[in-house]
Amino acid sequence: MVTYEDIARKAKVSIATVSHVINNTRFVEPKTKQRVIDVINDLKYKPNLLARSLATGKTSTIGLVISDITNPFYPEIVSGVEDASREKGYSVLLCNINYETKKGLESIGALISKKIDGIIIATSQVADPIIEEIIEYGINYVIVDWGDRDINADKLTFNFDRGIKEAVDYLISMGHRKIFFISGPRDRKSSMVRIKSFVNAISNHKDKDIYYKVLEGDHKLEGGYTSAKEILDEKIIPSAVMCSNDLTAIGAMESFIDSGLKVPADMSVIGLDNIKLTEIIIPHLTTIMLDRYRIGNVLTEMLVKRIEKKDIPLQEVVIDTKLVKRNSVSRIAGS
Amino acid sequence: MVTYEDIARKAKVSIATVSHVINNTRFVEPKTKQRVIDVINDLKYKPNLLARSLATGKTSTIGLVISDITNPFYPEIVSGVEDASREKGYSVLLCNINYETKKGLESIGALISKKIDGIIIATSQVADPIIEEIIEYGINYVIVDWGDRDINADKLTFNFDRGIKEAVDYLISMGHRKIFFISGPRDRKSSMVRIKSFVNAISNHKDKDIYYKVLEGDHKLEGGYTSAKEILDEKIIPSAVMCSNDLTAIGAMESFIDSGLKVPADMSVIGLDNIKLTEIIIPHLTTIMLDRYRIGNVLTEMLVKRIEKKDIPLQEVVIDTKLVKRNSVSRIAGS
DNA sequence: ATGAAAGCGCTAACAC
DNA sequence: GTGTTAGCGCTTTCAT
Repeated sequence: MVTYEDIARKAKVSIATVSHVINNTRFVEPKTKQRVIDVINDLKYKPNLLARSLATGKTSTIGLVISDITNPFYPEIVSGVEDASREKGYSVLLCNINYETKKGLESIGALISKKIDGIIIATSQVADPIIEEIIEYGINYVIVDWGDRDINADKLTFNFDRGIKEAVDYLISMGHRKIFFISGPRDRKSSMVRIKSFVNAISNHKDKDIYYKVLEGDHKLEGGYTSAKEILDEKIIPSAVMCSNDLTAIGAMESFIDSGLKVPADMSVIGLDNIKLTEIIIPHLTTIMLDRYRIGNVLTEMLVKRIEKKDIPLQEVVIDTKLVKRNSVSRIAGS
Repeated sequence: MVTYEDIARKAKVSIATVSHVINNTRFVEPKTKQRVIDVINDLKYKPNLLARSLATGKTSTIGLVISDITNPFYPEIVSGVEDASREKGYSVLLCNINYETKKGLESIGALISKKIDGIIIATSQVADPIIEEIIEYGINYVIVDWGDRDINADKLTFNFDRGIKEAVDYLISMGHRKIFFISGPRDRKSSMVRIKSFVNAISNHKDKDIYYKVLEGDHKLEGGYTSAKEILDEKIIPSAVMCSNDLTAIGAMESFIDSGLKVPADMSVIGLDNIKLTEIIIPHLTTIMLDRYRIGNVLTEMLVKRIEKKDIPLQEVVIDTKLVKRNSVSRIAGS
């Protein structure tokens, strides 16, 4: 391994000078500078960032904590974080905590010990102990607030109202009057937020005699599937079903199809998230877009700002949602 | 930040002793040891891995180079690598190089500078300069060999023969006699390997008068879609189509459906990879499984072995493939 | 315009 | 059984 010492010796300058030409941190006689640069190239020198970090207290590395990279929701976030990080000169240490607090705590511990400059918490559920740990060590962090916490930190939140309203308005404009909603687990505030947006959006149409109902799913395929079955057992069967996320919507769609219904002819379905899958399955799912690549980007930018200028005020970015029309909604005959 | 010095002072021992109780690296009087441990807990000491790494030359971090986390092929590999790494005490630095050699070279450079202990190269195409860079710096690495390189390194390879043979045999047993294959880009050896397996498998059935043909796709949805269209324009239309990967198969399925065929009633389709999507789309795709979580696991284990016992002989693990029967293949009437 | 040297937090050889 | 100290490769203050 070649070090400053090697360079210094060969270029006949001091170690300090080597450091300064590498970092451009004080004036160096052009001739000397060139000599040093030549030697550096000659020796194919690669800086030892460990040593640099130890000396400066900066690692140019951020930790990204997610629940499960295997969940189609996350890859694009990761991609957004990765790209933005690279651009800003940071690397990213990935932590899949898989919904396990213990694993999460360990991972966070490892991140802290590795002296990362900051952490992005993009999991859907982070146990409080994890946050406390981070705060206790005074690590810079940004967090995705799914509507379920009231934390005093740089955060990214969502405006579900807009997308959900667009979806409801769209269904109603297509003649739908019986609209059900399959939510996520009711014990999560993040689910409640979306339910509220749905109910609100419906209540804008009091004049139209809308019939609606909210069922509880689990934000997975299975929950969508079984909730859809339940829907078909209701006395009043809706003509459209909105879902709290795409996986639920896809599960519901499968269920309807298995029950012999045609989507969208007999039953319209709308999802939320706009995961890639929605463009692949047939029919292509109409859904509410959450721009996850952008989420990754924004999170990274917020974090980097926090890292590089400690004392800026608390940041909050709200990400808008909007309806993406595809093929899973049909017009009610005669409307 | 609390350091050995703080602990040493408070526990009234030397920093060497602190180090030794932390690392269990020489005998320490139980009483003294306990005192040190107490102080450590008291102060909520967290080791500074930067300093440790600088001193030991080991970072317990590995780099994972992939093409694109957004490609449904990769998340499970990442997950496998992550889990195995955590278990072995390593963290993983993720590098999405997005098929760009330049980006890849930069990322590798960053990894080297960060003094990672080893690199897993799991991209489908790595430009040679990247490999050369790694070799030049003497970094430990393992690589996925898609059949397109003849490299002298720890590597993971695949036995496509087995899965593809199972698929062909299965189709033939279901009465299919006209079977087409949509390959990946023909200029990639990795595509040719699979074509060869297909042709081989077919040639085991010389007695049965099989008609087959190989078309070129691009390993993406689009290629599958257009190739399928071309197939329907052929003079002799097959009853089954095998594809070089799942995305191609799904594209082909969509294409057939758009053309008014029923899958599998009118056309059977088999994919390869077994990405999650295959269980979600309707019909569920019969496919050849590549166990990607396991791939991630195995890669990590190989790398860690290499890191921890430098001078073991070259390792090669071959991953088997096998047919997973789902709903996209039907029996030919009267067979 | 450049050099010498202390120090970042830790490990490990050497000494007692 | 424990302490002292010289590094690991870099940054940065203080001199000159």
